Amino acid sequence: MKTIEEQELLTKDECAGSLRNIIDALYVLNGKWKIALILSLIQSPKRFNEIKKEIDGISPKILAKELKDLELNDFIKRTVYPTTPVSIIYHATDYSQTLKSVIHELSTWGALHREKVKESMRKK
Amino acid sequence: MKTIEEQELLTKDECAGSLRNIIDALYVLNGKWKIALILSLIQSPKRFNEIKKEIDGISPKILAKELKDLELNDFIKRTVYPTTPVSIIYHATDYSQTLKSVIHELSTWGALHREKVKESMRKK
DNA sequence: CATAGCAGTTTCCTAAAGGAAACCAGTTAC
DNA sequence: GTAACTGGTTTCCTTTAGGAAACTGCTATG
Repeated sequence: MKTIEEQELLTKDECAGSLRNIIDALYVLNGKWKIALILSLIQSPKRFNEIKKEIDGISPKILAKELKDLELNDFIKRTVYPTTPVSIIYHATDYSQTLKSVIHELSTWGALHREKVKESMRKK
Repeated sequence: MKTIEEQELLTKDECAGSLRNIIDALYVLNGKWKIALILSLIQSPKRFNEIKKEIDGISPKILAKELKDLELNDFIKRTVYPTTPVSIIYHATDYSQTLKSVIHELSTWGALHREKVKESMRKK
């Protein structure tokens, strides 16, 4: 590595690094439902059918798959409470909390973008 | 009982708003290459084959498709300069710049996440 | 004239994402 | 007994994403 004048070389290296980071980030956050599910469970822990009701349009198959995936990646935890009958509660882990600023920026930008799309539709 | 359902629906405005925003944002940023391409063109304007060389592994078909898509959504501009032979330069628009904080947060989180994955692999 | 580069397009293909509907075992309320 | 709820699974299907390889028309260079 050439680390002689790193302050001046920021853009190029930063860019390559950012690119890797972003690809890695999107790899675990991809798909239509992941961020929505994390957001929902950050808001409050829920059971399977509660999530299904809240996240409009998700099928049980997809929900089960996504929950497994999120649990594998340590974003959520599935806990079985030995009530009769058992209650199964999904909740966001601390690690999910590290996504808050990403979610916030994405949400802010999403709002901006929607406004822009509306605007450009008005013009046409 | 089915009468409880209706009360539930009203209490989650914040979440629903964020959710919509995020879905809208991801709708235009989805796929394996979009953010990488925007980042590359924010760094500097480039021609087709320059991008192809920089973004490792992208095929010309996909690159052409993604560039069209990004242009439609006003993230980049395709300009033809009447040199001989013509030069075709793609560059990021001002609108791409509005994505900077999203890209920054995503990149920061991606780096954190990679560290975490390494960490958990060491433990196993 | 042959070769190489530019900016893609075309064809063919696989894999993954996502959805609809039915089904299941266990429990509980009527 | 039967209907409903819980937390899913299974099957079948369509759509989309993405990739490999070949090809195109054009121009410039040796």
